[in-house]
Amino acid sequence: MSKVKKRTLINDIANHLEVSIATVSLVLNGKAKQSRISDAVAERVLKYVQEVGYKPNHLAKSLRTGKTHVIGLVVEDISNPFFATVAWLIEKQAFERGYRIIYCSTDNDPAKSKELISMFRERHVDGFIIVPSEGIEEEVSAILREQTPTVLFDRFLPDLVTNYIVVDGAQGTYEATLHLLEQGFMNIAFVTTDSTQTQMEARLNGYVRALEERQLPPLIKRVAASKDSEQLIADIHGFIKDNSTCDAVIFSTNYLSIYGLEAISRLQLQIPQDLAVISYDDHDLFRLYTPAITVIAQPVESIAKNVIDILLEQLQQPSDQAIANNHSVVLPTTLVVRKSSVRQPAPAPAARKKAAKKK
Amino acid sequence: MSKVKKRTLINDIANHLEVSIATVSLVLNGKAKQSRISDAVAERVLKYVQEVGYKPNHLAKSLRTGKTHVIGLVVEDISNPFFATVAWLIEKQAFERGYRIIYCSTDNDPAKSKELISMFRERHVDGFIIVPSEGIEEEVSAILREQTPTVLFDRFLPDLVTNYIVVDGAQGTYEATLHLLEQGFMNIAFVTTDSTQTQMEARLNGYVRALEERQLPPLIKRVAASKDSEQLIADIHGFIKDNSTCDAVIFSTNYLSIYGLEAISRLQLQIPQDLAVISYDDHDLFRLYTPAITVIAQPVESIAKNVIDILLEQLQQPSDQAIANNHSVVLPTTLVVRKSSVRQPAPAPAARKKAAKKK
DNA sequence: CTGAAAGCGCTAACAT
DNA sequence: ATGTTAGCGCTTTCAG
Repeated sequence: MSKVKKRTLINDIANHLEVSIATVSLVLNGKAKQSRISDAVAERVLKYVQEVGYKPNHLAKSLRTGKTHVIGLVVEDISNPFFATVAWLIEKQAFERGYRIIYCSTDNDPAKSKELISMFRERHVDGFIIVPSEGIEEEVSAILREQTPTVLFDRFLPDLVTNYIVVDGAQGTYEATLHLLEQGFMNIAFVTTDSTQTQMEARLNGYVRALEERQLPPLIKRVAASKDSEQLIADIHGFIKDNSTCDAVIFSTNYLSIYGLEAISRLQLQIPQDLAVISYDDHDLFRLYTPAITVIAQPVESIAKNVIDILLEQLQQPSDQAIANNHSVVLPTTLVVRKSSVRQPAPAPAARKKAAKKK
Repeated sequence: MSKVKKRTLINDIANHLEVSIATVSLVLNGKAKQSRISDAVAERVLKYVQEVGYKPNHLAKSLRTGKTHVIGLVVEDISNPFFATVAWLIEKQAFERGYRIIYCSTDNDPAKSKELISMFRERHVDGFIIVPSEGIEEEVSAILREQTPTVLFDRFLPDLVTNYIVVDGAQGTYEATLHLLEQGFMNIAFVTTDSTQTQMEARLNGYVRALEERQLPPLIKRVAASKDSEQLIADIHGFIKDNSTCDAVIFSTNYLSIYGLEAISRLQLQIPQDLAVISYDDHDLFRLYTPAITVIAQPVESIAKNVIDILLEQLQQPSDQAIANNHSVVLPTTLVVRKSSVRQPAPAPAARKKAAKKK
């Protein structure tokens, strides 16, 4: 009795096969050819390894090689479908190329971000993929200084020279605003958060630019980036109620839109008759909603592919050869026009409903 | 130049302080007292360690001690708010007690579950928390045989003696059904998936039992556990349309309810006037929806607490002392009554709206 | 009270 | 062509 759980070791393999442990290691690491190990031996090793289901001990291997084949993924909120999707795509591709992903959410909290980066460092991740919150320049500099390959996405840190993949949010909101204007909506509001991060500012700027070109005044609501959904709904509710001339609204991110839809519903406003709606970032719900919501869609597949390609490229690079060239990629958005932003064909044929609109 | 990234090692500490490396190690592991190391030395060590920000190499430590302080969490779908919440709570508590969580989603796919379990095993996790999909009895047996502490939750594997935390879903749906009957809804349908897992069967059984007691016939729709949301919506849409006498419906899980709400909305049915709705499992959306949706809420905090407490208890146990006693915990649900399941007070005072009801 | 030394399981340079 | 061996960084007896 006692512990019966003895794992098979490389030693056991070597002993059983009466070859040296180095031979086994070499074969297992695909270096049989270059070490001129006979095919016969190589085959015997492989066969026996297969037979007993031997798996090398990752810990020992990593300790020896200094490589863990693990990538740390630090996102804002893994339960947000945008991040969940990108993370899933990244994980899938990384897996195929022999890398594992461990992820964590920062909730956009700098302290938590720092803690997570430091935790991943302690765990010796080979590389980082980070959706940076504000104020973590120092930590990111530190990992860069250590030559750990790192890619940022969704936003970047303007003060730092790094790889990053972002989306041209300004262009996205610009197009969306033009689309609304073309549909005849003249009082377009923009609801965003109080964050000053690059991606949020860009989205706001695109909207402002479109209006400025037409010499129309912007109408901007910044809500606090709170976790309290009722509070957010109330905020948006108040804003819409106070601006009864407003006939269209663009939300700068998916969860704001969801709360916005709830606020609009509580105000008993009809979309798009009373208020047109466009959301930045797509979501299952926006497709399913009645009416379907027009969105500025981000190219999630492309984001994921770029992120992982760039990271793996640098991971494969011999570590002594400094990583001089940083990639910065800006991807385009796509305006997906659905019912929520399209003018209705005049008084609806089946005239019905409609109650308390603005007073 | 060249690699300047040298990390501080325990060696460096010992050298600098002119003490032995063992002393440093002992102090760092809180064994100063029991090894009768002078407080003076202990303090010097701690101070210097702090100063240079020394962090022991986890890999080396784990290789030596055989403990990684990592727990593998295998859930069905981390982007489902139920699992996301429980995972988050578990992570938080584990963190405080020095354990890290790595998680992965199985999508309820046995092959993927097996792969993940095996991956976690290779990574030498100290313990497992698993939401088991069907058909993974063998893999779970294997980790149990290796004496790796394991806790299942949400459902269990009837053929296996393990720790598990589940919820009394049968009681939950039973109460929900009675509530609907009391409200005067007489034709209550139950929409569930085609899964035969313990938790889904229990939820169905509670509903059936309640109706049987009143000698009412059950009306059950099983939809395929597909990923295609349009397909699911269409399925539910068809079911409701074909059963026009049905005046209430219980959905067996949160995402079914979401698709169900979409189907109901497309059918232009009013909740609860035309159709009352109850969802198993709460969700932000159900609170926010108009009307708010009645739910059978699961005690997420309690689930998380039980899971982690039991796991940590076994993790702390000296490994040679076999883990004889398995815990099985069954927690109660709570019926949270909201507008969607409450009879309206006769013709609504503010009479308005309402269009095409069933034809 | 402290230090020397033996590994944990594996890789890879160096012998043979 | 294959075997020997020195570590990777840490913990932990066991002798001083």
